[in-house]
Amino acid sequence: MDYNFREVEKRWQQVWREQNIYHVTEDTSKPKFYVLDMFPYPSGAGLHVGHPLGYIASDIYARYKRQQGFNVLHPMGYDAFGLPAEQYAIQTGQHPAVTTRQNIARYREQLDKIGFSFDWDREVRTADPQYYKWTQWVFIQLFNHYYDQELDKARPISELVAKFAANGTAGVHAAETKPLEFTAAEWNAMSEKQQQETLLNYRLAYIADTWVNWCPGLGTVLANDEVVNGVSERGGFPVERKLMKQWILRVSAYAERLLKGLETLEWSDSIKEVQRNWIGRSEGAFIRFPIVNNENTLDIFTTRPDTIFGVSFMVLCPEHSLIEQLTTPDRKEEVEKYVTWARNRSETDRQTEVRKVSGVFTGAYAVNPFTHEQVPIWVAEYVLAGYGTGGIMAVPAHDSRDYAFAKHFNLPIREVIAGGDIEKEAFETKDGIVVNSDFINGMKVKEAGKCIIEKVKEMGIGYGTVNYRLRDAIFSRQRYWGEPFPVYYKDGVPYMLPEEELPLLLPDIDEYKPTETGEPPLARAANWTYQGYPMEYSTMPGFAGSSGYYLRYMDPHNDKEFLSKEKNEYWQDVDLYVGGSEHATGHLIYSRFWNKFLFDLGIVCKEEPYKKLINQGMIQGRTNFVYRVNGTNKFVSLNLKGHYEVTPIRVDVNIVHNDVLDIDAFKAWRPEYADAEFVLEDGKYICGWEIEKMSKSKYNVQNPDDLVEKYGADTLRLYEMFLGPIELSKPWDTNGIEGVFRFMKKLWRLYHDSNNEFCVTDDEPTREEYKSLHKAIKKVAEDNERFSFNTAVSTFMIAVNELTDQKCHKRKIVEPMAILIAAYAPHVAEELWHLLGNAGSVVDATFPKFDESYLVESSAKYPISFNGKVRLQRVFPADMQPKDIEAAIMADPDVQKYLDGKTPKKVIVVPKKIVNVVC
RNA sequence: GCGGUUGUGGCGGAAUUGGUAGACGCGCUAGACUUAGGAUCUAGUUCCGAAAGGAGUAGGGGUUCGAUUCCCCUCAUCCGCACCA
Repeated sequence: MDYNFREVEKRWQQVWREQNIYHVTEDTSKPKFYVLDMFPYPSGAGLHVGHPLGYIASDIYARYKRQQGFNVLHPMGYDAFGLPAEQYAIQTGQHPAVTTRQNIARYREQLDKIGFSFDWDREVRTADPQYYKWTQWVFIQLFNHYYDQELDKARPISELVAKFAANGTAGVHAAETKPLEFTAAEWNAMSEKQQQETLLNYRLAYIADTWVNWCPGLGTVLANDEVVNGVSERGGFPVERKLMKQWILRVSAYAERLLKGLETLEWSDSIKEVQRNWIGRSEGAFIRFPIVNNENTLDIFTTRPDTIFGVSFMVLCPEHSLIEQLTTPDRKEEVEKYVTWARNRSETDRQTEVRKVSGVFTGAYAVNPFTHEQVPIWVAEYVLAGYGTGGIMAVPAHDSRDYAFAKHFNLPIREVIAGGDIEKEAFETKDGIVVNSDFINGMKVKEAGKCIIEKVKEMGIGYGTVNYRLRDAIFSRQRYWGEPFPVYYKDGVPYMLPEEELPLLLPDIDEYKPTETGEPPLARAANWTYQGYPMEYSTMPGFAGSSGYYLRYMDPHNDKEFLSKEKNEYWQDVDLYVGGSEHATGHLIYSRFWNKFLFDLGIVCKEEPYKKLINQGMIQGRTNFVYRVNGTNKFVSLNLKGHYEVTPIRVDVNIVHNDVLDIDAFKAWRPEYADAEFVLEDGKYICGWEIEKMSKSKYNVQNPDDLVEKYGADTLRLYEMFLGPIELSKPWDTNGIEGVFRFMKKLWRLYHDSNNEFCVTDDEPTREEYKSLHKAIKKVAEDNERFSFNTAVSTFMIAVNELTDQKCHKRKIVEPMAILIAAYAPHVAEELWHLLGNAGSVVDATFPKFDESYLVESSAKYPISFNGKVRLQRVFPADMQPKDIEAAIMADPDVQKYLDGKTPKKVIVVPKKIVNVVC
């Protein structure tokens, strides 16, 4: 074997490690560039070929930027807290820290084999106390701040306390859980406990009773983005709704800034759109409806104030606090039954029966402030507690949900926008003319809406407002393996531990389950108190540790502060962030929120954390199938299966080559196939195939370790890039890797003779050889800039093919080629660099300069088309002017023949491309 | 239902601002060297056709001298959201 990748890769990986070659420090003489991967959760299964895809891409880009003279920060770490390790702990009693450490060691081993340029001195692990100290610290800051809507930023809660003491709530515009009003005198008269409880209404981290997604299977609550199709994202357990006291982050205070900030980011449109939808901004009106024989008002949010004359009933969500006092005695039993039923329904049931109409009449009536008409108040599941006020005005004529409800319960449907057929369906269009609506008749929808908002303001019963779908994030998890809250309770209200007490270490406990009384696992810890006061039993969710990790990489060993000012000012923000799009509504929102908050505090200098985002696609598996004839142990080849009744069976991809089954391996694979019989075609057994998710149970998993062992890390890196555009999902096809491997061998042979001796001459390269080189430099630079790594790999192949044809082994070509390929295949590039007698590492080499003069052609070939159809080709000097080309072509006898004496209408000359003669 | 992505040979894909569609790789065919080949090398490989030639980038229409590329409609695909008032 001439290209001994095992030896080459092992040698250089060792040198890199020993010389700590990828370590970076702040260097003000160079511009900085920050390339970040989403750090992995180290699962027990290890990596499959899909995981490194993004890491390889970011590594290539990081190396490329370094070659361009940037000081590149390229760190890696682990998102180490999480459910799987804890579930494992519950089953085995093994401390999650132990399993996590083992998994991390395995990940590290696998990552090291691929030759990444990570600066491991900066590694962070979210489960390390030195790291989570700062997660706890940020939480304390969130607790100690509120959101000032006039300054549009977070401010210390002490400022709010001063305002309350001076003027009460007058003049305060703060993000709040529910609207409160009190005077300075009332505030000052409050007890400490009352004041603390009041402040929770404003703090950016607060504790409150809230309806949560409770997952009994995991014994914890989950955030909205952790619930997928009504079941938990991790483990797939059913989720119910439950009213619980929880820590919550006031993410909603930042809704507008999170939305606006998207415009400044170089992210894909699709992921920005997902975030826009998740934030869900809608403009409308808040309106108070009086209630008959009741002091309270029924408050609603609507995006269609223009339809207020069409209101024929009101609806409350089953969780609404007014239900109890509104319900008339005769309706009480029925309402209670409905409310209990609706509140206890699981998320899955709710979602699968979305279109099923249900509801109950409370017996109470509200008054339409414009028509003075009394309209019935209903309770129905289709109104959600978490959005707006939890109550709506129903306009069945112009809202399909209200329409379905009205039809079902036979409630009146009144048309107020002309143009639809309300006998058939709701007319929801937002442009139309208002009818049956008193003073807004004849107006357009938009205009009428504005008019109603003005009017309700005048009447003192409402105002125009903006509502967001984005909810505050529930921040408690009733689990063990997470950051403990630095919180203790005095008189039932929460207080923060002094910052000097951080990190608050996760205590050891005997079992990782909830207590018998249903308390979270931390309740098992001995002396879980602070100065005799009980401490919080919940821990923080997964996104706590991952929300600010990119900042900690800038200054990972600082134990005095979260992040020093100078380090942050040097590294600023992430220039390129690479990771999966599945984090669009979780991590990527929370992280932006976290960063904006720290920006408000002056701790970070950039408002947005991730300037450019690349979402790598998934690598799917390619599953192979064999076809067993039903009721027999006989297997029939793909193209003959039509003649039999067969059952497709998945077969291990490792015993199939180019869809041809290795029959002996198959017989040995499972005892039941030992005496299998086969119906072959052309003497071979051809397997069928399908593209599926890569998973163990489908026998289609490709392990990167095996591939590195068989082909080497450089080949794996090149092939993963070669598969296709980084952002697209694409199937893994192991056969294709042979092509890249062939290329590597060819590259090696280009500079080694038949005795495997390095042979490179100092001869001056020919013009043609320079041309091959500079073509490659130009193309690879362009491809790198636009993250088109697959085409860059093709470019290498073309260049090596051309140079092989020219039998070129000249130093002046080999050396730049080695630098060019160093970002993609660092080991072989390093080897070449040293064989050429260079000192240091190819890592510090400068990306070769491209010289245009080698690409200038002396002549250009022009296809000549007549009415768009190419008929002739002519060659002209490359610098010939279009006008002269036109004249030369018109004088050409063959062209004259085509024109047959006629004068062309138009002649279009596209320099160096084409000449189009329009007849 | 709403929003977004993608659609090119047997397969993965290329064509960067509209300019000779199918680069590069896999697979396949033939040949060379070989005891052998899942090694290496050479040639061929979009489809129809013996050829000349014709058709062709999911389908239909449009703009243009010229469209894979721009615009409109339809279909398929994958993803996200989903009673958000």
